[in-house]
Formats: sequence, structure tokens, C-alpha cells
Amino acid sequence: MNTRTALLDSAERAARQRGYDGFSYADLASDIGIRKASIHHHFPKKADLARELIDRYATRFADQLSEIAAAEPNAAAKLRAYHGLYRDALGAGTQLCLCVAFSAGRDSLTEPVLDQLNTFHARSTAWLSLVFEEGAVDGSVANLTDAADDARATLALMEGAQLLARAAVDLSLFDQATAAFLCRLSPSQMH
Amino acid sequence: MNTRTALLDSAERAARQRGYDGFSYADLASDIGIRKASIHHHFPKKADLARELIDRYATRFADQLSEIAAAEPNAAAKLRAYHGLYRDALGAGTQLCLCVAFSAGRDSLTEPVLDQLNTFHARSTAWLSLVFEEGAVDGSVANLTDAADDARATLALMEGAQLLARAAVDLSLFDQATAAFLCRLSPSQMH
DNA sequence: GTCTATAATGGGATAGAC
DNA sequence: GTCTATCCCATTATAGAC
Repeated sequence: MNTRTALLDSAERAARQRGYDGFSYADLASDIGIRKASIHHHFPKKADLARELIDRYATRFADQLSEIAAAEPNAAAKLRAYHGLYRDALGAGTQLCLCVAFSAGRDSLTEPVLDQLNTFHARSTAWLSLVFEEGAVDGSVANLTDAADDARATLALMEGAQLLARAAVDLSLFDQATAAFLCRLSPSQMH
Repeated sequence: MNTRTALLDSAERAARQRGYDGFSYADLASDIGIRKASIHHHFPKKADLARELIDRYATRFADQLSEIAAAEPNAAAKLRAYHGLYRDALGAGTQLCLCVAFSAGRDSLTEPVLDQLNTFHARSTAWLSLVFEEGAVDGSVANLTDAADDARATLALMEGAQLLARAAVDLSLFDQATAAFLCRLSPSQMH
């Protein structure tokens, strides 16, 4: 694998576990086995690395949302899959979604990174809004209010549930915090 | 005011705006007008300061919950007041509740501080559980599931909504994310 | 593209005078 | 209780050889 990708992978793992301020070029260097000065050849400033990190993450997440939209038959199934993304991102309860990790440390981020972060939130909200509108039509989601509000509430719930679970390093807290949300979704049909 | 309290106040403001790693003794020193070496007289290590910070915060929060429990007539009113605490804590959209700020940067925290953080979460959840059980009796809260799950979901929603609002420095995002939650609460009576 | 070497800065922390 | 002075270390970043 090329060094650049190895660096991005290492940095993403580190950022999601310890936050943006919680990892240094020295950490990445010892992780992938080069000297820290060499990293500056690929990412001159740490802000450049952060930028690429969030870009790559946003792209990957958007692709996953597209796949879900294409693969799942109704709104409830799409929301279950969305919930699964956030649950999987927790790993063993030690890491967060990159965008939660970055939201938390937002004061050390540069403008372009912050912009990407808010774009990520906006896109997620837009995608969820469409799903909730679909839910109003197909009847697979209970207790609907306003689609945009439901979307923001869902995003907030996932991010908050990750925070709770990670604070205690206990995945079951994520499940408890999101249990009521899953209850609103009609069960998938048998084949 | 005594120096010790001034330091705690300054540190709390800083931590809620920039996180635990985001402020230094130098920041506090210039903020309250002493030299940074003097701070070590009051708090030998930064971890000591963090400990006192979270202790004080947890105590204050518990008192507020007691007041709410005593003052509000039913479950819906108590939850509205609880929601108000988190909304107020956001200020102009630039700061978080201390415990969200600490949850985010958890990897630089020491064991006693982490313990206090989880105790805080546990107490909040316990208080909310009782309120949701009251709601099941007085009928003032809609769409109830399991009281403990509803409690964790509520805590996660508040923390996540704060994160969303702070990322964009936009209080209205908190309101949108929590709008559906408020809708579940029956309106207060006229007098 | 990676290395050694070296800034330059800022962090937490301590000793000892006043 | 606060000060000056200092230490030690980690961090981001750069220069220039290979």
C-alpha cells in the first residue's frame, strides 16, 4: 500500500480514538514505520491532513448512504441500515465516527475543515429528510413529526449515543439509547 | 472573589469552549491576572483541576435536577425544564455542557475524572428514568417505551443536539433537533 | 521519498525568594 | 499566596543530504 494511504488510515484511526488534538505526526510515524519529517512531504501541515481526512470520510459516507438508498426497500429498512453505520463505527466502544470526533475538538480545526464538517451534517440531514418523507408515504415509520426535524433529531441521537457509549466504553449504552428509535421502525418482512 | 474560585470559573469556561486539551495554565493565568506558576499552588497538577471542575459541575447539576423535581408539577414539565438546562448551557452556540466537552476528549482524562463523568451520566439517567415512570402514570408524556431506554435516549439526544449546534455555532440546530422531543410533552396548564 | 538534524514554540511542572 | 527563573518534554515545521 502506498505511504499516503497508510498515513490517512493511521490518522483516521487515531483521530477517531483520541480526537484531532490527540495524535501527532510522531504517533503516525511510529505506527507506519517512517520518520515524522517524511510525513510533511505528503501533508505539509497537519491541517492539510485533516482536510483530506474529512474529505475522504465524507465521500465514503455519502457512498454508503447511496448504497443504502438503493438496496433497502422502505424507509424503516433504510433507517435501520443508517443506525447500523453508527453502531459499527463505534467498534468495541473505543472510537467515534470521525465527524463526532472532529465536532468535539472543533476549536483547533481550520475553516476548510469546519466547512466540510458542516457540509457533512447538512448532507446527512438532507438524506434523512428524504427517508422520513418516504416513511410518511410508505407508513413504515411511526410517530412522524416534521421530516427535517426528525432528520436532525436522528443525527443528534446517533452522535449523542456514540458519545455516551464511548465515555463508558460500553456498546450496550448505544443500544439502549437507540432502542426507542428502532421501535418506531416497522419490522422487515419475511421472504 | 478568591483566586481558587476564579480559576475554576475560568477553567470551566475554557473547557466548555475549547475542550480539556484546549486550554493551558497560561490561558487561565492571563485570564484572571496572575502568573501560571501560581496556579500550581491551588491545583498542583492539571488533573487535580479537572477533578474539582467535574465534581463542582456534577454537584451543581444534581442540585438543579432536585429543584426541577420539586418545582415542576408533572413529568412533561420536568422534561421541559431538563431540556432548558441543556439549551441554556449552549450559550450563544459556542460552548458545551462540561460533561459533553469532557466526554469528547476522554483520552486525556485520568481515572478519577472518568469515574465522575460516568457517575454523572448514571445519575442523570436515573433521574430521567424516574421522570419517565412518572410520565407513564400521569399521562403527560407521549410515545413511552421503556423508562430506562427513554432516559438514555433523552440524554443522548441532548448531548448530540449540543454537538450539532456547536459545530455550526447555530442555536437553531439545537431547537430543530429537539423539536420532536418537546412535541411528546403535553402543554402546561393555564392558571 | 525518506532521512538526519535542527529550529521554534508552547505545554506542564518545580525550586526557591519574597 | 504569588512571584521569577528554569527545566524537560512534546509538538509542528523546515533545511538540506542522500
